[in-house]
Amino acid sequence: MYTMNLKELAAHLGLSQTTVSRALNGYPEVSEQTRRRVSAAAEQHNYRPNTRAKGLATGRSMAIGHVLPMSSSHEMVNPVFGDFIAGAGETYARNGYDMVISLVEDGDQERAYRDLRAKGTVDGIIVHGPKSTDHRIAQLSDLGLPFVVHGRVSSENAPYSWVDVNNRRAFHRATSFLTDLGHTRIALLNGLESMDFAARRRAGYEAGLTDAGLPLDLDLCRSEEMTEQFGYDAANTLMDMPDPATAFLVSSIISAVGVRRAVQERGLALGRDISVITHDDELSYLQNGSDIPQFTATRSSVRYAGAQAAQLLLDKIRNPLSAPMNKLLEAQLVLGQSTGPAAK
Amino acid sequence: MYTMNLKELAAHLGLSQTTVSRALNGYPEVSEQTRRRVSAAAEQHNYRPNTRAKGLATGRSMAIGHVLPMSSSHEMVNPVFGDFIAGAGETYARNGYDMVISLVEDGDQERAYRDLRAKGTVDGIIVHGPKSTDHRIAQLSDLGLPFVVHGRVSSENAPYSWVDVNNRRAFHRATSFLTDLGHTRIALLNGLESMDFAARRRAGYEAGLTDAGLPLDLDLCRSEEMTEQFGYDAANTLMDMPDPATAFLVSSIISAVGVRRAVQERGLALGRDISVITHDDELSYLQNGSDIPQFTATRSSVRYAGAQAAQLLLDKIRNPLSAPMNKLLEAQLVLGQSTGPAAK
DNA sequence: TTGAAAGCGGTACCAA
DNA sequence: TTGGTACCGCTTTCAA
Repeated sequence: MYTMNLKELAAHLGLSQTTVSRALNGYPEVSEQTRRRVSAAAEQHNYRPNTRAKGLATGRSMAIGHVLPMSSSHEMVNPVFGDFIAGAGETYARNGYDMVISLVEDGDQERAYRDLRAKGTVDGIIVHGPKSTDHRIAQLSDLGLPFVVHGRVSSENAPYSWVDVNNRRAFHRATSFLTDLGHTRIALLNGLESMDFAARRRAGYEAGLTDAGLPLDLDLCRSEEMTEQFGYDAANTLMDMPDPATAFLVSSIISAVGVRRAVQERGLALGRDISVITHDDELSYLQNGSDIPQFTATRSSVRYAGAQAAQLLLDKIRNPLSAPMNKLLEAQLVLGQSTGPAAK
Repeated sequence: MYTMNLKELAAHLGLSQTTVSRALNGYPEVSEQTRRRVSAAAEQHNYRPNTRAKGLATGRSMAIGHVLPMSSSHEMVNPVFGDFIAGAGETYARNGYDMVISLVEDGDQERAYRDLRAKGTVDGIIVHGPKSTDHRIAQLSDLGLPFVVHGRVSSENAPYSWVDVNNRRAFHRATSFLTDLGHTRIALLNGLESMDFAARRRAGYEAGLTDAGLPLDLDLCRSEEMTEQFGYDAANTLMDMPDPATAFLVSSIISAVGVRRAVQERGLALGRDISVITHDDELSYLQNGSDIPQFTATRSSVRYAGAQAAQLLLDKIRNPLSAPMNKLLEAQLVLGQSTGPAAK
């Protein structure tokens, strides 16, 4: 299929490239009549300006990069990533931006960002999978590329833009919910605690225990990659303890599947013998105290977080001098069936 | 942070842009000594050629587009998409390609492909979420953009490249497995059957029933977006029938979670009273009869499918005249706990 | 209101 | 083996 470029379109119209370009880009000095002629011809011939040429001339690439550390891709790619991307993607599409995904080895992070900058591939970056201590923030700051973090970096003091769910509060609440029911042996099946989100969940869990005057028992805390197998194995171990867990706080719905399987295999009943609370971002992102009308039709509101982060970044790109902005989204827990601990 | 361009690098070296460019791109006519000088300087100053400029000059964009229909994003984005992308992404990274994701409204598909072509954003496309009848294949073929489909389009007669899992055989096998156990009331909880993969699964299911001399009971077949809620509701309905289902064949692990919940709430035991077989691409992609060494360390082998599709596309781009190539990957079922139907 | 021409940052042909 | 230069497709000053 044939595609026309500006030069050909201009020749076809008997106008200069300049005029055609101006007409198409909405410059005021073009006469209304000319503009109409040009628009019609462009429409008819299906003209689309070449992105690379336009970018070269303007210095902008009209693309946003999403950089995913591969090592944490197990945590990130599934299932949160897909929905986050979906939300961000809609926002980009509405604003004429492309979305570029880069999978990067953990060791190559620095180089990856520098390359992206030097090659001019993108106008801004969304940072995924931040760790509690993460030097990428500092690096990106002096690279001069606008960026927004999905999540936070606890070690970072300098201000930067992020969008995050309130993981600490969510797990604090969940823990209190269980202690209020009378549970004293509450297990935490967490993600890798080098990841910032997992560390915050852990902190919330500990705060909940403290509130109830319960001691922190490290034997009840597991931190691993959140697979179904992990949930299954950990649940078995924790139910075999001399003083076994009566409730599970599980960081991922996938691991919760494993936990449920282990519980069921023992002939125990969820919500009667054992309580399980699952937190998973996929099901838990909600806007601060209000509705999220633009996403009610979609399955998951992680999309909302993606859209928020994308919008924040586009704003930053348009106004680079504005102060860093943050969004802390409240989480909603999937409480499932839960009662007090079974009588011994 | 400052970034050098070719002109500056050449000036810095006292050479022409031409020579520097040649040295960096491995042209043979450059003296070994010059090449070393140039490489060292480039390395030292962290020079990276500007992608847009390079693309404009060469006519290639060194980027691959993944086009996701939004309407089927519920089916696609989670959880298959993330892993597929991960596999493809690694392949692109190794070959110096970028990956561009486009979310496209269902109605705008035609326009989206034309735009991608006209804007010159990408050198090739991966098509996601094909329907049984899907005109995108024909359209892409005469657009002249190389493409590979993840899945197949049953309505299409002309040859085209695709990578797919053998959905029909997987569901045929699963059904036979259950009929061999003595089940006669096997429910099928399928995805939307306008999607090609779902239609193939349905066909496999029907073939399995036929093999066992069982009639097709449409009351036992459900086809919806594969959410947990769908699994839960459908399972309840099907267990309430006068002649209830004794086994469930579930198209998605997410819906299977809902089914298990429904079963458990009735005090029934999975694998004793009720059999559930889950098929989910996330867990089921495997290479034809051999090993997949490059992915054994990763959680899921959908990545493998992504990598295969990406490689196929890159090959096509390098050799546009080669014939269409296909890969049919065998699926592995997650059989879970399964016995014959419970005695009434 | 329109157009000519100089870039943007590379590649590649043709000469030297 | 190296360099000069036209060109990729578009934007943007400057002049008309």
